[in-house]
Amino acid sequence: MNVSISNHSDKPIYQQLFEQISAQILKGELASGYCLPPIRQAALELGVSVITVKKAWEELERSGLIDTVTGKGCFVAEFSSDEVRRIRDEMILKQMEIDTLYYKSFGLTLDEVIELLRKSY
Amino acid sequence: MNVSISNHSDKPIYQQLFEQISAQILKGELASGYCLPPIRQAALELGVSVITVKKAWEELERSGLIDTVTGKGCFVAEFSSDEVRRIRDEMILKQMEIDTLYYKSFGLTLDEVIELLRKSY
Amino acid sequence: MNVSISNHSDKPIYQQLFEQISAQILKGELASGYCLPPIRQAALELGVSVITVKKAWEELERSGLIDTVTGKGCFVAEFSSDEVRRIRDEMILKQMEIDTLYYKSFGLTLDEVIELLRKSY
Amino acid sequence: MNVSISNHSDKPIYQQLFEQISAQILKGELASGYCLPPIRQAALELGVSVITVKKAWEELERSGLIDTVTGKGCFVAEFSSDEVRRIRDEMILKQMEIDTLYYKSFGLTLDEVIELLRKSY
DNA sequence: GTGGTCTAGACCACT
DNA sequence: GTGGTCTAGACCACA
Repeated sequence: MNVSISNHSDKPIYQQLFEQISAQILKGELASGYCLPPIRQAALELGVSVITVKKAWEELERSGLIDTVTGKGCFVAEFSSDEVRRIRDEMILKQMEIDTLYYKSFGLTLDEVIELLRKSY
Repeated sequence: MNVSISNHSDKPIYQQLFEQISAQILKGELASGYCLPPIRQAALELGVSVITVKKAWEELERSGLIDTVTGKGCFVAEFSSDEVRRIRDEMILKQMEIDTLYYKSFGLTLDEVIELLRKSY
Repeated sequence: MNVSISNHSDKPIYQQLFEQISAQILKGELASGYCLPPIRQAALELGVSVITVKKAWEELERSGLIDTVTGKGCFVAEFSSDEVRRIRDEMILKQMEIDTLYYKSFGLTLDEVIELLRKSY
Repeated sequence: MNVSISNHSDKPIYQQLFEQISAQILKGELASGYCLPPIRQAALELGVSVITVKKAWEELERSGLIDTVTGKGCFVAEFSSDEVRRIRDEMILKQMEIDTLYYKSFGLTLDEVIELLRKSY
């Protein structure tokens, strides 16, 4: 598990944690069964509050990406590669809907968006 | 000027106002020299506080989109179509950087992002 | 009489008028006895409100730079070259006191201020 | 942090706060990482409204002098001594441009201004 | 009438 | 407890 947080981002820290870890799980970097570090240890290592880590872990659980076993720890859930792709695409498309709404509000055409994307990707 | 705000959006009201009006200016729907409604009137019509409107107008001024003249009103600034494009692209690229970071975190390539965009735009 | 006003300045318009005209009088560009244009005409030419011009003319009168003769007009006052110099230096020093306070608040020495002045003058 | 505000100044309170604190930061009196008092506490101590303090803090953030972290506090930003000088000179030159315009309007030469400065600094 | 500033108090998200 | 946002109402300078 390897995450980096930024105080300058407009995103809250717990969401940064959630996004980075869920991405790692969906990319296969964190395999099924992998045990996340205890929240207290993670909080210490990241220099954030225990509550903040807790909130991120809860979101992961709610998304079905990890299973929390009281007294034992939090483990990356088991899913097929089909499931992985489905969850991943769902998360990406959800965000992309918001993004395209923003681009469209400026009157941008698809081609203009793609042109700008090529520059900044 | 035609804006709609939502109290349930995750975005603050003043930012919704800012985004919608700046988009209208940059699309040319609000021409140079156009006088925005007085902040008190706008507040009344939108059902929000004067200070909320003020904050949105301030952001517009800071972005160089309007000129605020005490005792007279707030007017859409004068700029060439080149400037319009520059300002517009600047605002969009700023957001796009954040968006692409998100896509990259899932390991998506530029081509994959473009393919998804084509489907959902 | 030749003045230019800016809506973007932080200074109110009436003060811009006052400063520019008083400077012209003290530089001798507007000679003693010169008749300022009627406020309505000045307002029209400058594209500002009559009230605004009135306020500027009042400030000039208060500073002893013009004499207002009801029904006739406003005339640049008579004064010796000694008086001119005294009034001018008074106005300049008054402003300079404020300026130096600002520079000093940043811990600048006299030499540093002079160095920056040389660059920007 | 040690500031004094005046209700009778021509400058708005939030700007007085901004100027004094930014000067202290740029003089090194407030070191990098220093945590400014919470806006509510500062408001109480200074006898002004929370929103007034907020506005001053916002300007500091916009100038890159502090980092605001939701839920944690506002901290003096990290910068090298070179950066300090650059930001400081930038702020001062901005004001100096206005000052010199005033001096020039009276026909003063650079040497005359410097001479007056030497006397009154 | 217009914008500029300010107050006092409130609710929410984040840590 | 911290900052982020918002309200409702007020006074002032400016045009």
